[in-house]
Amino acid sequence: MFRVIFEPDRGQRVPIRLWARHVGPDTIRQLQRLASQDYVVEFVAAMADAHVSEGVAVGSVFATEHTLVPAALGGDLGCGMSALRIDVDAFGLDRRTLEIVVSRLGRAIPTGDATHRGGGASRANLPEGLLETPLSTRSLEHTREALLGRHLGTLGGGNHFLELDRDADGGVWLLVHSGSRGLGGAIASHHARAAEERNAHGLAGMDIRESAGAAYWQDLEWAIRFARENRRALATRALEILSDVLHREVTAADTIDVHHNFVAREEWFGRPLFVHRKGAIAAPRGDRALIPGSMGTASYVAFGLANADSFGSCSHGAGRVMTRTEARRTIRPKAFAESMRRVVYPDALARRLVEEAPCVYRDIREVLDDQEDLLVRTIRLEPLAVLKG
DNA sequence: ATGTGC
Repeated sequence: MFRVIFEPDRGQRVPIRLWARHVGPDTIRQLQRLASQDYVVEFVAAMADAHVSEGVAVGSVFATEHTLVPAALGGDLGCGMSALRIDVDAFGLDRRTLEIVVSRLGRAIPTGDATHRGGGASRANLPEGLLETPLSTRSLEHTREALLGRHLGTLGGGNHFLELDRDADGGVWLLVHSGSRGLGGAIASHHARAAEERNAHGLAGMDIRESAGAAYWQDLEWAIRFARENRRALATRALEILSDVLHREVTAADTIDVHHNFVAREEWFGRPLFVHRKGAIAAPRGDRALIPGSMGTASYVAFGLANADSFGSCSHGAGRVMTRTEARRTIRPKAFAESMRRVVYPDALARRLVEEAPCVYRDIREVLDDQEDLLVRTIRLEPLAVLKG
């Protein structure tokens, strides 16, 4: 359930609904700033994993009638998660096999800044139409021409990852967290600049009925599509490697894919709205949602409840509780290894991986408890092996 | 998040 903050004397126009039990003062300030913009309607919702970010807090959901807000989405347009139920039995995956899989994935899939050294997909097998759909400027089309082949099929850095998980029945799942890479970033920054030029204040909006707003919508839709194709390319590559290691063709029986950095046209309270979600997912009724924990703790498949209280949204993950700097300073290598003892990961990267240690995230069960009115958990996924970006 | 950016 949520609690409400509404202080109109501080300029707030709509109430803030908070699903998180712990929220820092700087996160509240960001939510209040958002709730003071003239384009927001109904309310601003902060999901159970809300935390401070650049401009707008991660975990923010808000809606407008005809305004798009580039600065409210961040750079990684269309970032999200895929989960593929694959036809592999967890009992057949011993630790040694998982180590081979992780090492092969690490060599085959460009992670972090490896994109700069030449990347993922070859030009020949780009998905249909991805290069042909127009973008709003020649400059962006040039950037796409140069980067598309390089960026498709690359993982990226930070909290992006590939993971193998098992469910309670011994079924194995492939999880992918990635987005629209540098190309999405180029689109995002182009429109953030355009919005600022037209409107001096911080969280500048663009009207969809004007050309600049319509251009952003067109490019945003493309970036979101590209991000999904990128996750698909990563998953395809991972399945090829699994097939190779297991000496048989591994296929996906079932795929879930959710964005958590996007704008969607949806109808709420009897009117069409542009729902902005930054680090939040849509949880439509009966449809499956996907909520990762951390690389050492469980992730969950859930059913959305389409609760109008949050514009039918829920949290996109567990939410950080510790900064990367803090993690590097305070987490001892031994404690890190202990918290990851059940999961296979590239040992050589342990020093860098502490930034993503299980203890830098909130307990996913608590985060799910905080939003029981938004979703129903159905499948618990235990991590077996992880490759971080 | 980011071929990070003045």
